[in-house]
Amino acid sequence: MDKSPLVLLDLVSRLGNLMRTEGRRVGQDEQLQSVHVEALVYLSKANRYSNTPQALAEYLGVTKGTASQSLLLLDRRGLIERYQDDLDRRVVRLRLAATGEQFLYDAQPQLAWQHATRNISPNRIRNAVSALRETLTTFQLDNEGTAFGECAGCQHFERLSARAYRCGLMGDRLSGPDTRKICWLYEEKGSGVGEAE
Amino acid sequence: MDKSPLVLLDLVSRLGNLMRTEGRRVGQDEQLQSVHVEALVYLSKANRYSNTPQALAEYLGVTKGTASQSLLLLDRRGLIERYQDDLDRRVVRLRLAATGEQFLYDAQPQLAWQHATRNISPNRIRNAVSALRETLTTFQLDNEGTAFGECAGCQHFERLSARAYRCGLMGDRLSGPDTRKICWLYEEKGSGVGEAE
DNA sequence: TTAACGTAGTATCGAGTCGAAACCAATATT
DNA sequence: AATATTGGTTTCGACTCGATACTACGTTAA
Repeated sequence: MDKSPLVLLDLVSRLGNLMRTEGRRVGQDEQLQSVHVEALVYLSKANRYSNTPQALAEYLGVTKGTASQSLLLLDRRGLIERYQDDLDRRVVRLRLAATGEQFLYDAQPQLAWQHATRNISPNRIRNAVSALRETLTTFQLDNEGTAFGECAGCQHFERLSARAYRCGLMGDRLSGPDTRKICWLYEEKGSGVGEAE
Repeated sequence: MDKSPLVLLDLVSRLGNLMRTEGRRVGQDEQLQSVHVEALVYLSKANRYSNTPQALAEYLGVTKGTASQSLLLLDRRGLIERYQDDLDRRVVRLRLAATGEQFLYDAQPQLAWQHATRNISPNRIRNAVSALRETLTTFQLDNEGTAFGECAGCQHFERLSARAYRCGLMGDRLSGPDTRKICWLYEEKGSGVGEAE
């Protein structure tokens, strides 16, 4: 029996823990915990469908109650803004406040990681990314989790012309930068989920 | 600029979070949090030099105070045993109690991960392991962290004969199984740290 | 058009994490 | 013998986190 999957698990867990510690470290000037930093990073990358408490909770793997708590704190600290969606007034939309943008710019939460990977060739990194991505997708499928991903690779993505795109699920036009943010409605092309015939 | 390192970071963080959630899930019958499960898994793998609160704290990336708290709880629940080292009476040694062994056996904390990686070829896994291991080592060097590792690959490891081994740092004889547990005194062969001449 | 149900988010509670700092006891250093 | 240093514990306060209950808005079906 090959036990290298378990070794991989160990590495992922340890690196995950270290990154959590690192998150705490970079946030300590602003009195933030790592989960707050992760939330800010998420909001800086989330597309227009995914900037809600719900999506954030899914992403972080916590309950909506917990996410609500963290958002409350980030709001108190002035790092994010919350506003109501005008189509569905139950929905709360989130956005980084200027202070939040500034914080991410100053604190550079990913710097330590970039340092730590500096000697690894792009090729090896891409291989690792591909293996971990597949692990993540499989895990999500096993557990009814939400996948998150960018438009490229999503089965709802439609290219209208050279520079015009569209989300087939929501029916909206998308700009180029839009398509490179992450989305919680993402569904892997050819994964079979939700495909009618 | 290549941003795949950041994608890798994202994957590691998300998988780390998911594994934390998974840890909470498998522990809920016994009222354990994920960090407790991680501690038990660690103790099941730690060698004779590494079964102390200190080493555990290093491994989990928390302060010794925090680790002490978690160990108190595990002790109350009867999952571990604590006893004094008779050479240095400040040192507390830890060991899984029978209940703890049984818990790991029943709960199978790694099962979900093994499932999630089932379709990934051993070769791709080994590649990912190597990339992440290097990341971890580099990160540790950057931050004066402790590396942890098995005898094979450690610069203190000495092979006396076909089946007899020895740790050059501690001066002890080691059995075969001993050499396959993880050790916080581990130092990468040829990393240069601590080599006098 | 209501009534029943579902969904997005908030509030509250209790157990536990977590870092910081103070503390204690045993060992090292001088 | 006096003084550090080290391994662990204790205490404190802010926060996480799941569970549960709750509010408000939307959707569905009678």
